[in-house]
Amino acid sequence: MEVLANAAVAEICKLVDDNYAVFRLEISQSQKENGALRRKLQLLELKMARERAERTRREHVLASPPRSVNILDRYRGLARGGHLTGGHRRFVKPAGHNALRDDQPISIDEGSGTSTRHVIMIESADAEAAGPGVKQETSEGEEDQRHSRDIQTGDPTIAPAPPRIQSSIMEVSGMPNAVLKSETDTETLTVPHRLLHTGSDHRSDPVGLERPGCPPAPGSEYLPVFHQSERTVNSHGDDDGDTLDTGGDSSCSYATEMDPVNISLGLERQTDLSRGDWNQYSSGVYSEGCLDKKGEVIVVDEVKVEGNAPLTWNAADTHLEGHSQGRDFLDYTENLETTHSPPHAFRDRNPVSTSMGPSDSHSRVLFDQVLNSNDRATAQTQGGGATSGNIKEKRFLCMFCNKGFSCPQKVEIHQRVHTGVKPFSCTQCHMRFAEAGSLKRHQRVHTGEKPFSCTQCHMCFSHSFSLKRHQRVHTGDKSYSCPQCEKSFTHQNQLKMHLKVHMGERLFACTHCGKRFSERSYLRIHQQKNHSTL
DNA sequence: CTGGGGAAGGGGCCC
DNA sequence: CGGGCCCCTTCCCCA
Repeated sequence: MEVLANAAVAEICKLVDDNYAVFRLEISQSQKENGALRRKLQLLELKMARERAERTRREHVLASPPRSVNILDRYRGLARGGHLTGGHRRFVKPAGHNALRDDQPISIDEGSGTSTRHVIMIESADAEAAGPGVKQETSEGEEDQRHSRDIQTGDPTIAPAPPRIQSSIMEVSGMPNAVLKSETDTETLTVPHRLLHTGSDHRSDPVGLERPGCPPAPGSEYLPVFHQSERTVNSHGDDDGDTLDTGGDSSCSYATEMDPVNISLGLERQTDLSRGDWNQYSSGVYSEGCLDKKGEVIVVDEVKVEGNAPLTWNAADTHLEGHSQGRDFLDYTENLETTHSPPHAFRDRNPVSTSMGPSDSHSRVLFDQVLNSNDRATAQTQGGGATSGNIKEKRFLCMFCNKGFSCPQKVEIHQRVHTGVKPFSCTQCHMRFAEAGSLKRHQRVHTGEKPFSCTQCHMCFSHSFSLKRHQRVHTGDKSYSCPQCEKSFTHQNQLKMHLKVHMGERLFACTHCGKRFSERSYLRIHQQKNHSTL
């Protein structure tokens, strides 16, 4: 028995080594590509910012403030190749995809509720004609994290929750902006969302070990999500025939995919990932499956090697609470010299979104300034200088349904609809909620608090809308009329139920006698009365 | 007993 | 964070 066990362990270790070696090479290759493009982007951003400032100055001189093309759009347009005009960037909305919503309860660390906001930011105007562009993203906490993490010590106590954002090449490889060489303005910066898929593949079983605590379901849910993303991208890219798909071109950049890699390693940074920029793909999907599963995964030991030092697996229950697992590992891989071409992973470099906003703090500031100026310009354009208020652009897109929101926080919350992330849990029951307000409202169930009282009767309600709805009883408001008869109802659902009468819908069949009912409650009552003794 | 209607409870989601 | 709406479910009443 012992011999068999040892043999099994040895085999597992071998699998781990083999798979990891391949995986490492793939990562390395992609990271190198990423690094090169990121440097180009940084340079590009700075250049664009300068140009923007220059243009702004010129415009002020000419006393002709832009109206139709705002600064940001010019900035973006330039970033795509210097074109200032063009069609709207159009996100072709994919078919409604809600694969992640399967109503299965999702347990997730509440910390995920504070996950960073990563959303696809819609292009508010032109620049589409400039060819494949960059969908900007925001990554809150990016700078903090980037600058605060101690990548040398690997102190696991550092930065327990900061989001994992794109790694800074400068930090790791010691390559400052000065090394930036590219002057290519039209460089297309893309994110291979497929990486996420790849990551999930690896994560699901990076070393040939299924983690019992991390059931495949969450992982399997990734696929449709990213396929959807691919569709989105492809559709988008087809707008002008200038697809963003770089195909086999290695000139792809991806700023945040290192976290997928991180995940793919089955690392326990899942929790952090859920708070990190991995969140841009899904605030919690990627993390939820593993959040509670610490210790059930094989994690790679700390990797902060600047050279070709061998990586070692630590199959023991290594808890790398610090920063080392994700970025540092990849930072390390960036430094790996390899010509290995990933045979399968990262092959789909569909650019969906990037964190190719400013990738360093300086550029970030510039970027934010541009965004702010954009908002102001928009407000001025639309409101004649009035406060922006409800005319905010909905630039921030849900990556699942492309719905637009005015700020990344809202997208993050909205995306919980798709991810099923429910960071807010009731302390008195099992209920979990995606929104703090829902939890607060729910807790009235436990406290019995009913702050909404009817002024015309003694009834009180815990639900504000319940009161409003109830008051229709007093007002006699029956806004919901049946189109097929004279009946009207105070509640929409009443009408809906009533319509079933007309439609003859009897969807609920008794399993005992076969009798059918239009309502489940009718069926239940019927069964209680007639078949309760069965 | 059956079936329809009235109304409340409560979660999801968006503004 | 609160307000508001939608939806489903459940309970009750009554013809």
